[in-house]
Amino acid sequence: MRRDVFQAIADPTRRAILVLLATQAMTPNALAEHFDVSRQAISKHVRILTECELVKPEQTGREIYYELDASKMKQIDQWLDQFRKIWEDRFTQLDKILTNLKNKKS
Amino acid sequence: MRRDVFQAIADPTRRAILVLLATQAMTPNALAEHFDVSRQAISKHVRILTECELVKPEQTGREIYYELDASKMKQIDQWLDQFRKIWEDRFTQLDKILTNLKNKKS
DNA sequence: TATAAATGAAACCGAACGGTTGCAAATATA
DNA sequence: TATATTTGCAACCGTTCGGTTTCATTTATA
Repeated sequence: MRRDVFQAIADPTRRAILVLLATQAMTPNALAEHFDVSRQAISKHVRILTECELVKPEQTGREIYYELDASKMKQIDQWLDQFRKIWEDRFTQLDKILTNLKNKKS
Repeated sequence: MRRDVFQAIADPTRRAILVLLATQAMTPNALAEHFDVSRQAISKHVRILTECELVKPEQTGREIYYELDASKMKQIDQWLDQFRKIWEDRFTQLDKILTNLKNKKS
């Protein structure tokens, strides 16, 4: 167990599932049609996504529609925050170089 | 092999390494002091981070300083983009509910 | 009510993961 | 030059991962 969001999005199939669910809620069966692995394999992925609350089940009769809970993905966004400053600095650094180059030219 | 950024940040130790390198470049030895696993284990993590270009080696003598290449982390940020709209919509949706509630009250 | 459909859970399997220990290579230092 | 330091690599090991197949359960339908 011990599932977290970072581990959840590590798998490409799970990332694809999340993208699919971004447009509309879907049942495991409907999801499985988009992949060439078994329905049960998809079910296991969905289970992992549910465990870390990236996805929420909505039962209607015998069907279960899974819908995205994008808010949990903010956790990743927050983690990225501490690096965002750095890669923005890279831009300003590049900007500086370009400015220098320009000054040299003129 | 087949290493990508998402898999790289899935491991908590590797995420911690990235955070450490965000402040300053470090050697594997220096990095290892911050964890209670062997130097070789850290070396393996650093290798993975290097493979997907999240980190860049800078050799000086027999020491190798690894420095963060935060720009590669933009890849994660870009992937998050497609969900950012959704979790922002959640906010406006909540806003709508609150407005309705307010209107009912008055 | 008998049958079909949708789903989850369990058992199993090979591959990958994260860790260890041991060793070799390169560089600094006595 | 002999020795110590820094590092990476290889072999090995137990666990986890992603997949499969099989089966049980619940709900809809003929």
